[in-house]
Amino acid sequence: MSRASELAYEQIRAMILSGALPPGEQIREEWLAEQCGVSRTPVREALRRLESELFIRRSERQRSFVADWSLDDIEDAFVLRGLMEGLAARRAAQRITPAQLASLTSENRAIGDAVSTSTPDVQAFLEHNRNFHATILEAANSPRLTNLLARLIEQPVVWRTAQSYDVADLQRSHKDHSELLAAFQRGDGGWAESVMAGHIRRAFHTYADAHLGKKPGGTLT
Amino acid sequence: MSRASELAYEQIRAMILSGALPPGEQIREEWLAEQCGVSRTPVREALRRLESELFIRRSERQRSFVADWSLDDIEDAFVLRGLMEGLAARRAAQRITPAQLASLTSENRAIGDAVSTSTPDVQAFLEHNRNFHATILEAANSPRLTNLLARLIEQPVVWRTAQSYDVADLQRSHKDHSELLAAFQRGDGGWAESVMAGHIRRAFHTYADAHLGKKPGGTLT
DNA sequence: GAAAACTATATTGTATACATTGTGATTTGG
DNA sequence: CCAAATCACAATGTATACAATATAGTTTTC
Repeated sequence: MSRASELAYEQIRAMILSGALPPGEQIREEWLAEQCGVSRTPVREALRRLESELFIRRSERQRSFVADWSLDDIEDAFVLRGLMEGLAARRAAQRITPAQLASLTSENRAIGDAVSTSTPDVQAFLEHNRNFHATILEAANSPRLTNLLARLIEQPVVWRTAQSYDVADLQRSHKDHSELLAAFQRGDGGWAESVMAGHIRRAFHTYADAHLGKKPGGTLT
Repeated sequence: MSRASELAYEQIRAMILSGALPPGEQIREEWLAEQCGVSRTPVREALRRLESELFIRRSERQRSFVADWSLDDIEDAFVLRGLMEGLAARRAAQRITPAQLASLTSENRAIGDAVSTSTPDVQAFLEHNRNFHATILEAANSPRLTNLLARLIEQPVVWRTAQSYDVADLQRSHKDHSELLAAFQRGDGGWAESVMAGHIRRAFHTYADAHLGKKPGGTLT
């Protein structure tokens, strides 16, 4: 993408993620164009992309709305993500290069540093967590898998999940990553897949608990 | 989508599927616009969509090319499709309605009719096969799954697979469908998932054999 | 003669004007 | 007063002109 359409994409996406554009809100191309300081052409391009990524939904009559997700929708997304990241982990265990393994180790150390205090650095956690998963995807070496996962891992709900993590969640996440590393070091695809599937499934329950207002400690032990 | 952009999408896609635009070929927006009888604006929209569906690839310098798939790429696509259709079958077994079950039964009977002669009706097979799988996806009731699968099941390679089926392949496919129906009738998600996974995996080997010029009978027994 | 820079051309990116279509309000007929 | 039709308005869809950028061919310089 080039300058204006990429800018429009980033800005609209940020508005949705930040909640400035609430779920269900109708959005007009011209208004977005003014907000982004570009014409409708690149805005339309950005909207189509966001629509394909399920950030935006269009009515039968071609009106655009910010997507609104039910808890069932959210569980669907997590189930699919678990399947695909599990597959990615299995493939990665069989193909990972020493350099990629070193990179994973380094990112996981940074994650450990970010969560080992009583006041964890959530921003740093998010950053290194993203790198960690991206490296696994790279090691899996499947362009199609990357393409499909990109439509799941950056969606609003998934993004907000990390915001509801508490210290115990973050540390548990770090432990999962360490176990994944062990599986990679041994080239054990089945192990890696199981750990990853559980990792994602736990993330769903963390999100669901946070959103139902109850947060039983037992779920995370 | 509206008139012109939908038209452009269909036509360009047809050109790729038919081979009129061979893999690796560079395509220019203006040329496509002339071919489709519309302006560049809807053509660009269609190109972005085809790019997201991996029919088209863009170079770092923004040139568009018809996608060229290696055998490894193709196997990736089949593996992912197997995973996702397997998940769809599992969910469908647990949620299918009597009306959907009746529809599946009817479609499968039509498939049986199409392949039970020595000169099978491949067009009818394709039509009812598509309906069969679409109904399963509908029964699975996961918009996200539908969304992601749509990016896999209509791609050039997958489409061409059916073209390489012989009578035995078609009849084997019919038997798989019958077994799926049995699993659905019993609400056995695990069974449905296994059958579907094998069904898709076999399709890959059929395609791979046809494209390597060798076609060992043992693969299909 | 080779390499680098520059110019001409081809292609894509963006803005804007216009066409089409959906939406809602108002009016008119019953 | 209700319903249906019609008109005005608002939003999206398309075409075209123009801008920015890449590509290739030529020239220039060492």
